[in-house]
Amino acid sequence: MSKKIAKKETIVQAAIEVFGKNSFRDSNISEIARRADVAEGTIYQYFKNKEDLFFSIPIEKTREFCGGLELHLQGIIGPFNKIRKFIWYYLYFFKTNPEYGRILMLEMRVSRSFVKTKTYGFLRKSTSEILKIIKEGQEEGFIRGDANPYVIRQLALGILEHVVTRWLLKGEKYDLMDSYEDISRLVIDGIDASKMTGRTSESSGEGWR
Amino acid sequence: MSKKIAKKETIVQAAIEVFGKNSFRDSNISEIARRADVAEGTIYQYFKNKEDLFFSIPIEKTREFCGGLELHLQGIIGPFNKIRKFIWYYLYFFKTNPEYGRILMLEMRVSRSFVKTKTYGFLRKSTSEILKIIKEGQEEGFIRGDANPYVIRQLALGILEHVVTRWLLKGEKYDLMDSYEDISRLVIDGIDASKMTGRTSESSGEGWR
Amino acid sequence: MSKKIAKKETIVQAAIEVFGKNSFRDSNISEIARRADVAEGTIYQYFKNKEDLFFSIPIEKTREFCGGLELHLQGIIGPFNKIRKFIWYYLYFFKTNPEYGRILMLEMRVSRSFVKTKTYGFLRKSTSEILKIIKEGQEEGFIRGDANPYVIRQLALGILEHVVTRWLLKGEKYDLMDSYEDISRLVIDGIDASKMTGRTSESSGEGWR
Amino acid sequence: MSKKIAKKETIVQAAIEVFGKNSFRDSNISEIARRADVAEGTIYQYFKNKEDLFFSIPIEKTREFCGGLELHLQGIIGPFNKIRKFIWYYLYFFKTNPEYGRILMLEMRVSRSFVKTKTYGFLRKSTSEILKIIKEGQEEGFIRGDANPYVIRQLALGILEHVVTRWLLKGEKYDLMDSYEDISRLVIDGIDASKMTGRTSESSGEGWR
DNA sequence: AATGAATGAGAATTCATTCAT
DNA sequence: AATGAATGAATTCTCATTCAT
Repeated sequence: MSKKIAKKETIVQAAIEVFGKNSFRDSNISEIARRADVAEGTIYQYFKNKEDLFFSIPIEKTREFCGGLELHLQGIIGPFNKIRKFIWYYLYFFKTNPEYGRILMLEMRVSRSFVKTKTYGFLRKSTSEILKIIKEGQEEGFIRGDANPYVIRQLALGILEHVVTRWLLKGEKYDLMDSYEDISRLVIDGIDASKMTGRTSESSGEGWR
Repeated sequence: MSKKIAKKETIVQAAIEVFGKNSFRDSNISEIARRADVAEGTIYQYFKNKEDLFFSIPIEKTREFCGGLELHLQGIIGPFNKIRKFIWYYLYFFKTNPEYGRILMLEMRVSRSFVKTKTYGFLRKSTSEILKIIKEGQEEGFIRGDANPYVIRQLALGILEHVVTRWLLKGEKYDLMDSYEDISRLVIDGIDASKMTGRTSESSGEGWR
Repeated sequence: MSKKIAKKETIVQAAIEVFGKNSFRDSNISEIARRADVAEGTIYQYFKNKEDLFFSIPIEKTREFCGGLELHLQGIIGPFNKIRKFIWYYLYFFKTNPEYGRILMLEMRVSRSFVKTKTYGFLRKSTSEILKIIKEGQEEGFIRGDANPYVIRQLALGILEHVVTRWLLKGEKYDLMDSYEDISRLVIDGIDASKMTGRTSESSGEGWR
Repeated sequence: MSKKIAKKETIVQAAIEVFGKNSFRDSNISEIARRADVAEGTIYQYFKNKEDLFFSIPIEKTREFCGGLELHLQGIIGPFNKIRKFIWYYLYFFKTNPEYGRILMLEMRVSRSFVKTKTYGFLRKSTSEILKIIKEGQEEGFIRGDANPYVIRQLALGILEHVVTRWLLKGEKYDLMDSYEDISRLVIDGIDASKMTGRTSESSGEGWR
């Protein structure tokens, strides 16, 4: 039973490597099979077709992401520290999984068919952790309560997606972690209840839209 | 003669529509031919192959871009006004040419083979107008003279590419022109000779690049 | 009128160059048109189609061959000298027209459709000169009268075709004229009435078959 | 396993039939597939492309040739008998494989690209049997030792290629085996140690080579 | 469950030939 | 008579998917 799951994971891992290197169309099942060290037909035992395999990648990886995040958040106290950790972990995850980054950011998010899949909804839900942190922060009075927590999440994730996408488009030539400090400051400045006065739209990073 | 040029443009226009909708590989010559209302073979009278047609899109569109820009800059006095106009026109151009935007920003800029083509060099040269404006501004003392004009151009174009790419990735759901004011302020604040004191690299958002 | 003939000849000349370089299928009308400095459509004013142009090459060249041969035979007395001259001229003609050689020997003679054309018959008739020489020689008693003059012609032409074909297949790396002496001796020994006694099949060149 | 080999052979056999009828360019994969009773795609499971299939014909056939030769040479004693048998078998092989003859003699030997292939080298090596016979004959004193065995092989094979090519160009209208006696005599006379005196290069037909 | 041989639809490209100018 | 743009049939090759073993 666990053997079956292991084989499925092997195939997905091979798929990540191959789809991360080329576009969906330029990737082929035969190479994935070769890398996974299974026969081509075997892939069709586990996945309905090429697209099914492709869209199952985020499901596997999101599981991995959530698992790692939980571990990294353990023992951390205070919403700002948690948010910093979240940002750090997000960047770290894509730094160490650039193929998946390319698949998710450059392929799926542009593809029209992706938005229609269940995977898309699943992905949204997977970021509930940060929502929980924000809500707690608001309850404890650290995070400004006049902002919709969903909008805050969107802001934070928007910036992160942005930075990762840019890094990938630029060929991963610089260190993705370099952005960590700037993003953290930007996000926390934007939600810190104690800094609520005197802010103008100018410094809010709107230009980055 | 002009008929031939007209037909070539028809084909390129059809190619923009098709390549803008799908990726290079997913687009097919037969659909381009159908849209251009010519036989498949006709395309090969004007273009060496599929890639040649693909890479000739920026050449045609850049010509269009430069022509329009020239018209829009006429009668405008002062480097800052000119730069504002340039930014406005850049956004306007991609707002009205989103398919081309997708081709240029999401396909070509990611493709390794594109960097090797002549088209890539041609594209770089096409932005000489803004360079001229910057140099004039520096000579007249409006733009800070301690900065390399090429770096300034790169900064401005970097932000613009950024914003357009983001807009496209987000599915063109908001108005691209909304960013106009923010970008203009950001760019002009960064190069205004009269604001030279007190700025630090931290607040200039360099961390994003 | 003569202008029209001149243009037709120009096209045929270009066709020889092109068909001589590549096979029938690998040669294309557009290159022939380019070489002849006419439009592609023009070729179809003079020839029904590609095959028609191809098969008209021997007609033109045979005319040239016959004209040259006549000139070279003038003033020569005696059947052996005439035959020697014929052999010399045959070799000389293909040495100076290797593209045509390739067309005739390596393309047409192998093609099944060629045998059915009128050109094939025309070619056979074009060698009537040598037949005339043989018959005269027999009447004058120089050439052995017990042999069928048609067979003699076939023998001589067979050897010549053979030698030229071999030379072409070997890439024209040696001088075709080197064979002249050997062929002449072989042919004339074979038909000389004064050498009729003591011949055996062994020395008659059967081995060359 | 043996099934796979069988199918490959079926395809090669179909390829021989088709390539033997038309030139490389005029032959098409679809006809080969039809004759082999497989789908077009299947051919590409066994061969990289059309050219690969084409050039693999001599490899298969040479194997067949060598196998048959070995069988026919068994039990024969003395170099002259062996050489006679080799000549007989060579003619017999092409008599019974005229399509292959046309492919090898009329297509490949003329093609420049063929000389560069590995197949060409393989073909050369496949005639090592006759070389062995010659060397043995020289050691035993039957074959004149003053001649380079490689040159002797080249002479023999040159004549054989010659005769087969001629037969094919003439449309296989006579029996190829008719040449057997003449060639045997010619070759053996040329290398017989006991006939070493009195021979001149003139009578050896060297002029033809 | 696993295999991998077989399939065949699909796509790019070439080029002889036509025909309106 | 000459042109050359337009055509579209034909051909090679790829690869996701199936299915008998």
